[in-house]
Amino acid sequence: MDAHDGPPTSAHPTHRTDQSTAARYAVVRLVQRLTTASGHFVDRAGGARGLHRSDLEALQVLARARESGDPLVSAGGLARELSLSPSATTALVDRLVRAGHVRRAPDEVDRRRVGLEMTETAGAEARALFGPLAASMLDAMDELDDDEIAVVARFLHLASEVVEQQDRT
Amino acid sequence: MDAHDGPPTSAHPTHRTDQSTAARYAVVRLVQRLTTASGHFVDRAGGARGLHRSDLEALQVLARARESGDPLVSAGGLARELSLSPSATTALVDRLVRAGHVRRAPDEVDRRRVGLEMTETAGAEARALFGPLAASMLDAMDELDDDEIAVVARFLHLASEVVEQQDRT
DNA sequence: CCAGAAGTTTCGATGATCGAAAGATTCCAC
DNA sequence: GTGGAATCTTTCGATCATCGAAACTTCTGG
Repeated sequence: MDAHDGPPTSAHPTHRTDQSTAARYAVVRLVQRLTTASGHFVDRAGGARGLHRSDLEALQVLARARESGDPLVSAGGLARELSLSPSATTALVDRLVRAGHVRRAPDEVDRRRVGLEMTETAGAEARALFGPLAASMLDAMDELDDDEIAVVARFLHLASEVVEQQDRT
Repeated sequence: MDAHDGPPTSAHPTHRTDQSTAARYAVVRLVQRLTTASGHFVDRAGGARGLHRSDLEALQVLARARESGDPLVSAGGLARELSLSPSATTALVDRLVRAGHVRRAPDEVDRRRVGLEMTETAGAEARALFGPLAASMLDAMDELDDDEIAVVARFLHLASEVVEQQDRT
């Protein structure tokens, strides 16, 4: 399970007391608690506005694309990012278009493709949904000083990479 | 989703530098990244074994119940914990029973109720699903010393409470 | 013993997703 | 060029998790 063979990949000493191992197990459980709570929140808050998990993730992808300069995402690209079938993606885009959150924009270069971009209402909707949560979380972070925030960021980055890597196997 | 649009503005009267505020926004984004990645992992790993999100959460509830001494959870109690309708819960329990992960145990005291308990196979299944992920995460935590782990635990606890609180409003 | 409350299941319907195949467009080999 | 393979999206039919409402069973208070 844990690697007690092989050299430590860390600059820190590897001899762990039972207590420090227990603390690490507790962190794993806390990650699980945070992620299930977040999942519930997304389902509930989104569901109340007629948006499902996949719809919100799609909007997130589109928002990220817009931030990074290129506001157009193809339907297929969205499908790949969401690990969704082509048909499910068409249905998803239909829903978002119907809700007024997404526009289909014909791709001039390759007319097989269909570009997608967020509308104004989508950003407002997302902010209405997640703004209060983000604000509360920022508020809660007043409890931590800058060095501690840096530690947390480092951990979250590490943990995300681990989960994403495990997801790919 | 991207509730992290704006830079500081003048929302908080705190004496926070732009940089330290930015670090906190980054943490919010990292939390989001971790939770969506975890959601995908659960869907994918579970789906490969015929278990859906709700099924796994149900098993988690039952496992927790068993750990805390009282292995029996009523169907209605499960419905409440999962925020699922009674009918959906019946269907869920049917699925888990069919898969051999759960037993229905008649409640002697109140015969309207139906107790539920995990079977042996369920625990093994859960370990097979989440064991490798947990192991990788523990491994990654070698990068952090005990004090840093404590900070992370404090943050995760805080963040979970914030999300759970927001979910209740 | 009876009326209503509480717990669970059944029934019918909705909707997100999938796989397969069709439709539309581009790319390539010759 | 031209025809055929490759790529992108949509349509179609089906599956399945979930819901709301109603039925069924059992408990409880008068």
